[in-house]
Amino acid sequence: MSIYCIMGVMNPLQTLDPAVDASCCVPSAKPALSAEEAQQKALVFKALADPNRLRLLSIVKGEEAGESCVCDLTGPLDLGQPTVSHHLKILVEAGILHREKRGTWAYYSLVPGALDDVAGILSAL
Amino acid sequence: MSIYCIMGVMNPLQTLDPAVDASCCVPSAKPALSAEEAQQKALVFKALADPNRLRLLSIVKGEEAGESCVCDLTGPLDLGQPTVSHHLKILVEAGILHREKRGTWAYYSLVPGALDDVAGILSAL
DNA sequence: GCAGTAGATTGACATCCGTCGATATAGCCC
DNA sequence: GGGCTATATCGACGGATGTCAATCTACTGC
Repeated sequence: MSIYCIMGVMNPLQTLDPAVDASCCVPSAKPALSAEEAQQKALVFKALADPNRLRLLSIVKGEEAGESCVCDLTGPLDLGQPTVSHHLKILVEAGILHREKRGTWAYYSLVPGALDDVAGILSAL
Repeated sequence: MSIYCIMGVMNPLQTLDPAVDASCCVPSAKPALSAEEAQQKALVFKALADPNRLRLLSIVKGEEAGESCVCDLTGPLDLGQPTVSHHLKILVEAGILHREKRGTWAYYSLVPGALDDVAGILSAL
């Protein structure tokens, strides 16, 4: 935790407090996953576990400029603007998307390496 | 689909019916993700979006024999046997775990390459 | 067959989550 | 300032999801 809570947002993609890993010195075969680690990692997958959020990611990723504003995202999905905003918030809180407000518009872009980090979680299970 | 439905189980990790991809011949920049594709891919992440299921995977993966029986899984988690059975079923239906019954016991093992396939979904978003 | 055991299934319940309409906030332009 | 637009937040509602106790199924061994 520590500094990652300053923004009032807990970012699941940040590495866990090393203290929980203090059961080190084990050959590496057994630690399994503590309840806390599991809950933390599950947050990222929860963010990915919705069809509409996957589509949002797909659209943002496919955008040549690397970013999309909300107005470009409400169209393709059959969802209202508040719902899209809600999904985007979840993706931002999961550390997958980055939000930048310029003037009246909000632009969303993929956090570099975020999806790779998720893949890393899988291989490190 | 085809043979994968013989068991009465739809395996989300199998590639989608190519028909949905028939909007080919697009340079490759735009297809985004159709609603059907998104729903299909979300199933796998739904299966991973629970702390206890992540712990189950972690335990099975860490087992030297490559498989665990249910009795080895109910202990570490603070869950009743029916609940563990329920979670295991979800992981099997997602194509991540394989179930083999030998005698009275049921052994669960990772489907080879399943987690890599999930990583592939991410990079192909 | 009978008792015992491992595991799956069912049904109920509480909680979580996706969605919407309504409203609030914030920036632009006249 | 006042109207306008883009986006976020709130409150409510219905459906999905995790959990458990109780029950069922299938195998083992006597």
